[in-house]
Amino acid sequence: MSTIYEIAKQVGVSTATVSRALNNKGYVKEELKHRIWAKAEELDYVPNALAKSLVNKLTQIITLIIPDISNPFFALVARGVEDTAYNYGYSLLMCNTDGSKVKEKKYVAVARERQADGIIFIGSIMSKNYLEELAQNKIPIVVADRYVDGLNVDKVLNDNLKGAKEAVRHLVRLGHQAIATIRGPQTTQTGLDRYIGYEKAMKESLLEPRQDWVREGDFKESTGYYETKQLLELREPPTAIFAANDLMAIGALSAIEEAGLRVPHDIAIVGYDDIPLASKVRPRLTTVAQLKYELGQQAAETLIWRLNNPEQYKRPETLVLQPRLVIRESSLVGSVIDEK
Amino acid sequence: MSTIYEIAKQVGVSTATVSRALNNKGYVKEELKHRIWAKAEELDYVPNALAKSLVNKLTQIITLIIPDISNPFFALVARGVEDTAYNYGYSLLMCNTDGSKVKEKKYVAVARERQADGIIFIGSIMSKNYLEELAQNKIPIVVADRYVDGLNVDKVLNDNLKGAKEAVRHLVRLGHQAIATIRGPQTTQTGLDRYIGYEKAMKESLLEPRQDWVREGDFKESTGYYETKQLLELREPPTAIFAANDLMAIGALSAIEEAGLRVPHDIAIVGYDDIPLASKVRPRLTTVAQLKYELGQQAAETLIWRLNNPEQYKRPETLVLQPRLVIRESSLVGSVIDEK
DNA sequence: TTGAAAGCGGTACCAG
DNA sequence: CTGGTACCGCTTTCAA
Repeated sequence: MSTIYEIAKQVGVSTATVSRALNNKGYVKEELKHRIWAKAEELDYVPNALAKSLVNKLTQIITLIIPDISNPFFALVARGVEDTAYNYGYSLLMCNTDGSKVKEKKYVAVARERQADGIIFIGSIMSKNYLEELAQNKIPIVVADRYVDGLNVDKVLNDNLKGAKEAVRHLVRLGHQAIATIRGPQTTQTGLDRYIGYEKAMKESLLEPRQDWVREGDFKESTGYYETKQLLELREPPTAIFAANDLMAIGALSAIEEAGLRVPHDIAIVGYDDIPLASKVRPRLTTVAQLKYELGQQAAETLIWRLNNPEQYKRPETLVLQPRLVIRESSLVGSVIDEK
Repeated sequence: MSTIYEIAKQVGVSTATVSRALNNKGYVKEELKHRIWAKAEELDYVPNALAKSLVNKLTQIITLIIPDISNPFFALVARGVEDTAYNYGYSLLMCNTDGSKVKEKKYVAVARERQADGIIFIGSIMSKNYLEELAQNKIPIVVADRYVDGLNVDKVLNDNLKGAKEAVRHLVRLGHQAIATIRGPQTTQTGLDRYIGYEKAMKESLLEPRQDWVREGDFKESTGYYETKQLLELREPPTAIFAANDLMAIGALSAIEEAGLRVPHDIAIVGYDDIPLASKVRPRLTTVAQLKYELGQQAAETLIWRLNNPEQYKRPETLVLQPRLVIRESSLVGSVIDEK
């Protein structure tokens, strides 16, 4: 592995000059510059980023901490982050936590040891204090896709409340009044927001959500199936169901089919997330699409911007991405509408 | 950011002693050790991995170069790599190339500049010379999921030939004789191997594959659909189709359904890959499952092993993972068999 | 324009 | 057991 020193020796100049020539920085006589470049080429010189970083205090490394890259949602986010990072000359350190706080903390430590310039964090440690302390004193961080009340840290979010509202309004526009929901765990911010969105949309349409139309889910397909069965057995079953995610919506589809009813003729279904499967099932699922790639992209942009503007930190950035309703067959009789 | 020097000063010892204490290496009086540890804690000392690496010549970084993390196949591979890396104390640098040779080369350069200890490579630059030169003189590399004839580099592969054979043999066992295939592009090793597997299995069963039962595909669903239509219009349509991947198999499913025929009663279908969708479509798809997570895991294990045994490089490792036939409804009338 | 030299944060060898 | 010090590869004053 040849070094700047080796080049200096062979060309007969100092390392200082070689450094300047190689980085095209400061004064070096044109002719000498070319000789240095040629020698670097000849020796297959590869600059040592570690040594550079040690003096610059900058590694151009971003650490991405996510629950699980094999989840398509995070994979797309990651792709958005990486593409953006790459465009700005940053490299990405990937960390999968499975939502374990222990691993999250370990990876934060790794990021700090490796002198990463910053962290993009999608985690479960959502203590306001921990995150603010990190951002202010340890390492720049942008929180993505996770809402924490009053959190004073750069963040990029999806507007789940808005998305849920859109979904329900869509059903209302189709004439539905008896709209049930299979909500997510109310211990998660996502579950909570989507439920509040449902409630608000109902109220604004002067529809009182009946208690037995609000079912407790856990984001799993089997639960969507089971809860829908329950809904169908009610004396007054709903004519539409808003499920807090696509998997539960797909479970609902099976339950309805099994009961000999038809979607959307007898019951309309709307999901959330727009996972790949949503456009594959029959009937195709109407759902709320999140900007996943863009989430990653914006998180990276925000972080990199922050790295160049650390001084303005008093006012952290908050970016809220708007979801998009994708109308397909599960809510619309007849024609297939799919903007995808 | 406190340093070893800061600790040394405050405790009143030399940096050498602090270093030894912190790494629990060499002799340091117990009591002193504890004082040093306490001070490190107090100062929120974080070791600088860059400085360490600069002297050790080891970064404990693995660079993963893949086409696209948002493709579920690679996402699982990546997860396997990361988990293993993590267990051994390595960090993962993630690089998405989209199969672009230019990006592949750029990322190899990045890996070298950042002094990554090694590379796990799933790429399209498959020149034997390039890879061997890299592995021998520049940076340890293990090639994953890509076959190159006679390549003298550590590698981990999926046995596509074997998988395709299994698929066809399975159809033969069910009594099929008229077995068509929609193969992948014969310019890709994967497409080639799976086709050869088909051919071999046919020949070993003394079935001559008729030329019009061999269709040219490109791994896309729409192509599977289209080519199946063609197959159905033959004077002697096949009674079974082996598609070189699941997407094409799913396209085939639609075409058959549309033609008013039933799977598997009229025509049996077998795919390849076992993508998540395979178990969701109706009828559920019989397919050949690849060990994706394990592929990543083994690639990482191999690389890390190699880093500790560079001297034995004359004989590179080759690991071939065995695919597994997952029998579902699309090939089996009646009972639902799904080992998943 | 160029070079000498001081560091960046640690490690490790050699003395003591 | 502990300290002095050279060095890892590169950047950046400061002088010349």
